[in-house]
Amino acid sequence: MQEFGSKITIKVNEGVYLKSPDSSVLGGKILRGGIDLIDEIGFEDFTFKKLASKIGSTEASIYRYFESKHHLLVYLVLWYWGWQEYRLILRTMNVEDPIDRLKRALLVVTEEIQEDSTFLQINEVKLQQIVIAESSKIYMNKKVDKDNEQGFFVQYKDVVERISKIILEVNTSFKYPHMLVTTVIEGAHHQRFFAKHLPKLTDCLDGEDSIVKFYQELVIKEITK
Amino acid sequence: MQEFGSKITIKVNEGVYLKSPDSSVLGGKILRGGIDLIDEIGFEDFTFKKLASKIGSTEASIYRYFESKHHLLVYLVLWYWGWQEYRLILRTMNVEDPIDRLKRALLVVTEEIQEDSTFLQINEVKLQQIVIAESSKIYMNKKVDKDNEQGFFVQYKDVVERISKIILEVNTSFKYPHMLVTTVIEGAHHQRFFAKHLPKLTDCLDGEDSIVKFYQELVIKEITK
DNA sequence: ACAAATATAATAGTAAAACTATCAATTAAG
DNA sequence: CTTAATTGATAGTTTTACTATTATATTTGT
Repeated sequence: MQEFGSKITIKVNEGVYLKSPDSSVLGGKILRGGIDLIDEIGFEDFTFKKLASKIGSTEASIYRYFESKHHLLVYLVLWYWGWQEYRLILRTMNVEDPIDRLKRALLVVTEEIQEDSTFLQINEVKLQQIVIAESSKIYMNKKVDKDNEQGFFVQYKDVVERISKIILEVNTSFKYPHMLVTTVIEGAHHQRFFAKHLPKLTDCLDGEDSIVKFYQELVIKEITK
Repeated sequence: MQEFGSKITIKVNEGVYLKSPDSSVLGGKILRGGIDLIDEIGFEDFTFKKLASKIGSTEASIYRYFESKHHLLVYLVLWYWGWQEYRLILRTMNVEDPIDRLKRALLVVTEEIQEDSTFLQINEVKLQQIVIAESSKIYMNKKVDKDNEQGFFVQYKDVVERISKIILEVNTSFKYPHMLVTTVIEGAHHQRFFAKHLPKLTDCLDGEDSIVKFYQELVIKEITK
């Protein structure tokens, strides 16, 4: 995807940020440093004070970009799903066979990100780690309905909708496409986390990527048999 | 299950609590009040100070039972999985046909809890809401490996192992039983949450319990076709 | 090139959260 | 009925999550 690298940017909804971190040097440092620090110490221990000292700025300056650390996390997760939709489009483009399209789409959302290259401010490998470990915190709370109204989850919904449509291409009468897609996406995240920390909750077979294989097979069986 | 109600207690590992909340009136108030309050205001806004004032006690007294609010949540979630294992045993008891056993087991972990009756201190309906909305917070953090060493997740692992074994009864050569079980359990929780707050991420069909149906069908297809 | 606008840094301060410590008053146990 | 354990009342500490103010850079328009 490097050929687009410098020309494409992923847009995140206004309302998530106070001032766009795309627009300045400090904004870029907040994103890069934020990703590094959240990945390193986890979201609970992460504070704007620590981030400020890491990037050589101040708490107050960071607060001009994001209302709270929650908003920064929302920004990062939204960016991730915006990026995933872009990958989804590229990787299913011109693929005619619906089953092939579906398998490719599932690969995009279940595979482990290996290289960080495409976008300047964002280390995609670390960002995926963050999404896996922290993203449920953006909606598993009492502010979810308010945040939803403000469009904080549209990118995620769009990805789910896009894959759901491919599922319906394969099986027009399948009743639970969204349920199946979110089961797969959230499931794949969980399995990657469990494989590292709670291996008894998963089945790690070495060599192949068993997570991708498992979910591809699961979906195909569910909708074609 | 009422017939056992007063005689059975669910045991939670030492190390989760400083003093067992089973052992005293205050302990009971902490559990009951804790469940009510976490369910009401969510885990992020929940504090021992608020709980103390709700149950007419003090912060310091609650800290004698639990090191932190994190430990109280761990206690509740562990209790829940201990209780689920107990339900699993009862509901699959004397059922000979493996597929029937499997379907019953899946029903236990995917159905919505409707009545609160069995255990004195615990409102199981509210507790399930808490497990759905908050339980990922007990392992999705940087302390997970330390907590795992201390046995904070054994009850959950036991439930997963028990259902995995039933899956292997149905299909001896199935390679991913744990992966499938955790996909179903976490998936069912997510779907119930999405149905309430982010309906575009699921498919709510009224009338029947589509979540139970969906996951039962998914598992049977996956391991028998 | 220079004024005006804007962005950032430095500093200070507040309210609440997440504990810890102390000691007196209850309550329970032998 | 004495002693030990439990709870309540109070107070204090550190950290987090902000907000406010002013000074100093840096950009931008002309």
